[in-house]
Amino acid sequence: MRVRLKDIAKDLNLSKMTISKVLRGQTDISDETKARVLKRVKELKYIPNISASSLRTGQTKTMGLVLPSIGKPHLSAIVDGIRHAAGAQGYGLIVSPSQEDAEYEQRQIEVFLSLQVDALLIVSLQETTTFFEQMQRSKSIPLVFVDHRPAGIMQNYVGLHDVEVGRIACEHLIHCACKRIAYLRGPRTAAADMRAKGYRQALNEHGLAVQSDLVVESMHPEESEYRRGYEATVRLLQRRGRPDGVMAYSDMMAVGAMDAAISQAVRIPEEMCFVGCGDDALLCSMRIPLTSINIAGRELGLKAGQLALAAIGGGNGSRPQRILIKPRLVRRKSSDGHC
Amino acid sequence: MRVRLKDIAKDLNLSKMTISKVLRGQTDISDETKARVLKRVKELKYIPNISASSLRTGQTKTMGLVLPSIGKPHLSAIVDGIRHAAGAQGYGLIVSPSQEDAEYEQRQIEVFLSLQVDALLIVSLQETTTFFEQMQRSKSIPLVFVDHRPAGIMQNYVGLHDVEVGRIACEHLIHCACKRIAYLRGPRTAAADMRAKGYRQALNEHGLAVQSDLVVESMHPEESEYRRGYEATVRLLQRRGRPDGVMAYSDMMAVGAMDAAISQAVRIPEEMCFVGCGDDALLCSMRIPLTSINIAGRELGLKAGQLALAAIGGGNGSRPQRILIKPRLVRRKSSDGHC
DNA sequence: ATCCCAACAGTTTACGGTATCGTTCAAGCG
DNA sequence: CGCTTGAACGATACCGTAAACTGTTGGGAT
Repeated sequence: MRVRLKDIAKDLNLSKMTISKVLRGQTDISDETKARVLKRVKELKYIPNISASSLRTGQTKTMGLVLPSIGKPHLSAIVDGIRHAAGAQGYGLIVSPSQEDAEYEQRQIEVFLSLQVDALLIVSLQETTTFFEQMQRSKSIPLVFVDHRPAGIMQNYVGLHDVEVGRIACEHLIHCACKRIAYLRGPRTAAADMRAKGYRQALNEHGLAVQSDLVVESMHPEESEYRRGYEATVRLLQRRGRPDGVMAYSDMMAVGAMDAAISQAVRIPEEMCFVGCGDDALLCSMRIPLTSINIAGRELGLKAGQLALAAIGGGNGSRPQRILIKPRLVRRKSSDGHC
Repeated sequence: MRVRLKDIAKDLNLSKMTISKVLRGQTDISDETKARVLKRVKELKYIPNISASSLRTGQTKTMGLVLPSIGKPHLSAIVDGIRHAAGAQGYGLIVSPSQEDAEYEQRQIEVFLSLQVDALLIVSLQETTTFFEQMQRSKSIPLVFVDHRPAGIMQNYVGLHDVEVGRIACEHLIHCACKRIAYLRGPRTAAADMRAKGYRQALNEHGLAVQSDLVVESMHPEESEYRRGYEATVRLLQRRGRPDGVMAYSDMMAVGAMDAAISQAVRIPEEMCFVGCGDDALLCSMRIPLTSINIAGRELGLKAGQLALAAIGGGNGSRPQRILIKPRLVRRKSSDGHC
């Protein structure tokens, strides 16, 4: 059987209340008793029972994070940030993958609610929002959306400044002397739209025309990102006016695009420049290191965690916010030909 | 405030005991009352408080999984398998990344213990085992090691049959008519040793000599796997007797190795065949699809989950086991030249 | 000497759910 | 008609912890 407060108390001839007080740092215990207790607690490897504590206090000092998959590298940094924010305040973090399944996502959220987590962070791919809206209204616990924002959710969101992503990528290509810049837009999401907006803004600001035929969408959404980038680029290269710069929605698409160009004997970066997004550590060490938009995932997670903690803390300066993280360009060989 | 049993009871003029019984499927409640309760429970969106339940029953119907990182794609399938096993028995699963940090790993385990999970599954990169041994001895809750096995831990382990991995990869290259087969061994782990063993076995069985200079270790362990595969292969190609087959510890190393060969104008698979390990979905769609050893991650997770559940269940046919999953070869272009 | 108040420790009660046993009441039986 | 029986539901105690309160010292101020 596990060690309980009572056991330690009996062992030291104290009441369990005294042990509890020591462990929670109450001040009305003599230093000597404190030391004795702490020593025995360590010896017996006492681990507090959060269930019991939570029952009494209504708090578990634990936050829950639901994310679509544990296989995505860029989520790792975000989780790290959240964990760091949580740890700094003595909070634990537990995670649950939803396997990109809406129904399962709901079940996981319920598991977390059953476990009485103090706040819920959600990276959701869902576009339907009724479930979340209900939760927000019921005000059971703070809800923070991370990285992805279901349509309709405007508050308690920490994500990427997608307009800036589009603008920075495009601006960089313009500085690389690219005149015809293509945008391989990814999924049909609000984020991709925002980036398209930044892309157009950058073109406009530099007096370049926006040519809608250079914004290409994938034909086969079920294909891998690599394939989709590859095929889209093959199509671009078959047309008359070849692009001389390509920005892709993701790194994987950019790599596919580069391989397509290489297969057509296009020289990179002399004839064509490429910019990805995500700054995936795996990909930057490939043959032609890819210029990419770095998403400060750790910072993103940190802010999200802090937002959640502030919301737990209550009203004191914690009204619903919307935080957008500014991206950062990382120059590599795929675009530094004519910079 | 959250809905409690008491609220539902008051609402229906019943005692909370009755509600509890209905929800746990006790039989001494009339069908009519049952229906009334269930209806109201759904309407009020009652979510049980596991904390309270666990306090009384000693169970949370929840398992905890600690893994080094959430960024590794191959862990995704494993988690999915565990979750499936858990779900089938009405168990929840919560996950926690340790960020490959031993100290943090311990803290996460303690968080799980505080939350009173019924079993703990661990994917640990740690080689030191004292902490785990202590836990196993103290017999607080079942402990199952998944995918990686800390040295010294022999029981309750579900992992990959690494000897088979080495053998199958090597045998395949032999069938591809390769005569000089190199093994790019990865980290200095027991797993890499086991694969080397399988590699030697396969060579012996087919009457090929084991040449120790064809088993190469990385010079720069801090580099990315891609780079390490690349550089190791460059070195191999500089020697007199070039290998005509290469098996790598991981897919990423294999891709690096292939790129090195390509950069030296070696034709793949005509002049040189490559086999990776992991069967990463991202990589199989690259220019030269990579033959790889598929690890049935989902099955692995499933077995691990079942093992944990059996251990929770108690003595009935659940003594400590050691389960090794057989790998499977997936042939692709990187090796099908002379098959 | 008396009172008061730190400083310290113990008691009581409550959290939300569940195991166990008890109660009620109508039906069935000899 | 008294008794048993059993279905349907309720009362109580308890799980491990914590808040709020109650005691018990002993020492300094009055």
